[in-house]
Amino acid sequence: MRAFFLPFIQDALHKAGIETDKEIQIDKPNDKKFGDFSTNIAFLLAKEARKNPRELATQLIALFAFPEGTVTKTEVAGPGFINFHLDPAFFMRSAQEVLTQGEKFGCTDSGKGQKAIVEYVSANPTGPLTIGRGRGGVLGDCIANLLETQGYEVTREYYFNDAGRQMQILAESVRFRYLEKCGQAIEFPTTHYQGDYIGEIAETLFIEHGDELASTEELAIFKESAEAVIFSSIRRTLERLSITHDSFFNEHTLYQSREGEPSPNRQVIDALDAKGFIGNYDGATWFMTTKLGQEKDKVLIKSSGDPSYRLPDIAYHVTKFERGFDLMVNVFGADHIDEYPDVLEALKILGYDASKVKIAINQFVTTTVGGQTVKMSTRKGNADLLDDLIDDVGADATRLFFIMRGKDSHLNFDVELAKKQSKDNPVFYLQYAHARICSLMRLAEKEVGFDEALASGESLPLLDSEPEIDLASSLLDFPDVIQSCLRLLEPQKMVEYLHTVAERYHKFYQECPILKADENIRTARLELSLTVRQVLRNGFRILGISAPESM
RNA sequence: GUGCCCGUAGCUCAAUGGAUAGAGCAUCAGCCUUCUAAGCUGAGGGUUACAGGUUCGAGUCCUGUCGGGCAUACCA
Repeated sequence: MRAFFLPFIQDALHKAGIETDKEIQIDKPNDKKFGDFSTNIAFLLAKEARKNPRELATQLIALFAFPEGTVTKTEVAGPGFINFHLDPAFFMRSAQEVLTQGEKFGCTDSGKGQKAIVEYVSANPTGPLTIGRGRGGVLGDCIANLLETQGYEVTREYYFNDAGRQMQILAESVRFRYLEKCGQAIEFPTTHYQGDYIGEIAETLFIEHGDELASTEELAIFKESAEAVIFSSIRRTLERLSITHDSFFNEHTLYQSREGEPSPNRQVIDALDAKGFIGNYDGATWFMTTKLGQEKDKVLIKSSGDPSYRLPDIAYHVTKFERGFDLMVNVFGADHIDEYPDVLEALKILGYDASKVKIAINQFVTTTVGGQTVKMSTRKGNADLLDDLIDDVGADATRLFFIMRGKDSHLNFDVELAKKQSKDNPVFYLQYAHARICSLMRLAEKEVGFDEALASGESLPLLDSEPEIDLASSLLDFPDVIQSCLRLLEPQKMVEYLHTVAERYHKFYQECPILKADENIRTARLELSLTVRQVLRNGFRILGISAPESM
């Protein structure tokens, strides 16, 4: 609907001789007496037009040239708002679009021809996925879905490292547990991975090999089997949540030179050096961030000769630019918050357009069981597992709860609420609306021979009651909501929006008889129901939750 | 100490610098001989942590204070 107003507003500004590159805001007032839509351009442009806002607004409303049957009234209100009142029939005619466009409703081609990469999860294979990781995973998946609706060619990538120090510790952890199985008395180090899964991997090795590995100092087999088991467990968990990746990028490849070229890591060092941002002291190689006003330089290559994580991080992002992505979204948890400014600074120094990189940081998750808060912790054996949560509340609830709060807010995951089968539980509330429509359609086909495949939406303009207009009006917001989610990298807006749609449908259903109405109205109300179902489906698809036909 | 996030109804959370700060839960009062009551309607509930500032207008932006979280490694 916002797209409808823009050209008319621009046209009026043009006639008034006002040129501006300021963004034109079109709002939905929360009070109906202020119309269906409003704009504040008179405030924004008053200064350059050398008029007071009310005066400018009055001038502008005389210049709007809306077609017949769309805007019925335009008025100046308060200190200078311009309010638009729409013809109810216009909502209904517009709602036909939803049926015509079907699953394309809400899509645009604004990202067509552009390549986007969304990086998410990116957990190293040192243990099963924790609940905290799940939030970022769902967030990333939804952002990727959103980008796809705009025509971007999206790559979903998982960045991992199976070669570093943590993997070494993992291998040693498995070996210690294995030696225990072999009957040796081991004092298991507190620095190592405590989780039960270590013992299970060791058990498998013991069953397969007996104690023949006990004498070897070689860690490779412990590492490889641990990695294989853990990675497949991670992927299985993600699959349960419909989180997928197109590409798994191994950090280790950044250490390797190929075709006579230095390794990507080396190239980053050399390029930064050429720009004068590399220092060598204390036996290490430093990224001289002090030159950028930071308090300390950052180590890129440790005195041991190994790169610190920052160097491959930078090199990794360079590969994203080299691979030709126009938009790069990184999703990670708040514990990595210190990591990205250095990466962005380095990219800028190397001459890349860092504004193409967007960061979505999600805050942590706590779970509440019976009113008791349990804080999640990582790198300890007691971290709560994502798999257990999915077992407990199901995939749909897990996904929806992860994104129904703003990513910047700490998430309080109420496990008991997620299991509840009533309107208190937002998952059920949304899905019930969909199932209710499906049930209605089955009945309509049986009792009055309604064929939904033939529904064109042509009868919709017959509807004019308040619940019907409100419903149609909210359906038309869907494309705007997608844009808003993308601008903020925040799928939460979609959850709230769908809740409103479901709420208005339930109200309509309560107040307007459908199958009992006269034939014309009946058809129109069935068509409206189909329209709602389409929007719910399109929204569910972005959020990655299922659309049950009956409950 | 420093950096980032958060502080809004009893609880969980909304509100691209816009008009009287909104939902849901919980509480209270109503609606099923009628298409799914897994639903709907209504009521009460607020000094937006605190103090200043910026402007036509501040929950939102700036400064400071208080409280909570995360990070402050030659770990990732």
